[in-house]
Amino acid sequence: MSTSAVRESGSLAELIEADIYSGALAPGMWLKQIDLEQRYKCARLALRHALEQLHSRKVVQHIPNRGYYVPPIDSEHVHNILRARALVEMSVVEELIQNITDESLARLSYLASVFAETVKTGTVLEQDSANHAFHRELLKSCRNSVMVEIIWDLRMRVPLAAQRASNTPAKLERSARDHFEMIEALRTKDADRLRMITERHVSQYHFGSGDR
Amino acid sequence: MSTSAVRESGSLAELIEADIYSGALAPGMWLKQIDLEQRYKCARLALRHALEQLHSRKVVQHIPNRGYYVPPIDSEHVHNILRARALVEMSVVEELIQNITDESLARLSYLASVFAETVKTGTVLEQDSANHAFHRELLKSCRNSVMVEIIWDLRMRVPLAAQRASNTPAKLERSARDHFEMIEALRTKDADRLRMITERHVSQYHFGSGDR
DNA sequence: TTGGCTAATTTTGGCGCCAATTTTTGAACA
DNA sequence: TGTTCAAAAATTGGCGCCAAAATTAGCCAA
Repeated sequence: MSTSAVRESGSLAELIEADIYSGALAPGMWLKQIDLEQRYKCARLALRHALEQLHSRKVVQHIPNRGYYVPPIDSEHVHNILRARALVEMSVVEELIQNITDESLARLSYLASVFAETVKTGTVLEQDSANHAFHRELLKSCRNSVMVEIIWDLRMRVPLAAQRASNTPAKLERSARDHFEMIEALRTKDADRLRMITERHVSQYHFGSGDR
Repeated sequence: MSTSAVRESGSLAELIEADIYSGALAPGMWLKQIDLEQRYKCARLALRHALEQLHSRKVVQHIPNRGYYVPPIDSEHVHNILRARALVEMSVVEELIQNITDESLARLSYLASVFAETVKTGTVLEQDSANHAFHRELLKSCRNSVMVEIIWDLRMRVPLAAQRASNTPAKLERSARDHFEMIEALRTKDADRLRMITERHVSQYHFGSGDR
């Protein structure tokens, strides 16, 4: 179950970030350099560079002379991130509706059904991957690359485990249906409806009270 | 006119970032390590760490074996950043109106008049500093720290020189008046009006065609 | 057995050295 | 005089070594 050795595609920092997102490196875990060195089969220096990068982007936290660690889940912070995502994604709705093409709508329909299928049969990681594919296609219609960056950054800042903490099969199916509704709203160029679905779609992950 | 020596407050990376923002390190300029070492009176290694951090946050760009450099102004990118800022700042308008207190409104009035005064008599840096003070106070009423981070990040991603490229005294005075109008909209809890002013306030910096 | 103190081990992180690469300089040739 | 190629200088960036700090282990005393 080890993460792959160093593929040349994807820097070390990205590999670590992906493992934090997926939960392979769990929240709160200390990232001992000697362990990561073996896990990723990399040199000590490259590792330290990667950790510094991730630290500057707040993907990992750092205490001098103690080391780096995966940020513990702070449910208030997660709530803020999800709320920010909802607001930002709603902000680009108008542009999506303006720029969407028929070809893109066709691809979205396909990707939505792939996701719906994965919800039934796939693993959590496969579900997430299919979900990303749908939203990546969707965001292709947003010409403002800065907004797209912000949205993906916000997406990656909530580890999968935290997103799925309160996920029931029913919620997942609702997610799948949301995708089809989004496509319908895009087709009819109904901005208000798309905004509403978007808000609901993101906010469904909110959970109630905070442990920690 | 040299930047101060190493103050302990503010990491090296922040010092460099501030100099890039202010234009002391101009767009397109190569950041030779030997020069920065002297400028900031720092060790080589600390400098390299700072540059790596800034690179990972895209504050500087990097070509292996060639070095780091300040990103050239890309007016399309600047346009995207400003548009993103407008959208994101408009997204928090509702929350600002909900949370603003009378004390904060009083402080805003003071800071707005300070800015208005600075527009007449101060340097560009003083104007920018007064402007920041106003917006910092304004954003204190936004409880979502993630949104606040995004807004400040977007602010700092456009160097002052690029912002002020097309700035006339008339535009600056308009900015000063905008601040008072924003206070008025906050007082009357007029979200639509505040959104409108915000969009205008940010978009005024857009310039026409792109050199380079 | 338990609490606290000291020694040993582990881990992080900085510094100097050197190799790889690029840029500049200089000279030979058309 | 302009161009091309080669040698020299300068610059970046990686690696190993070692010191500072922290954690763990061990020991003594209550």
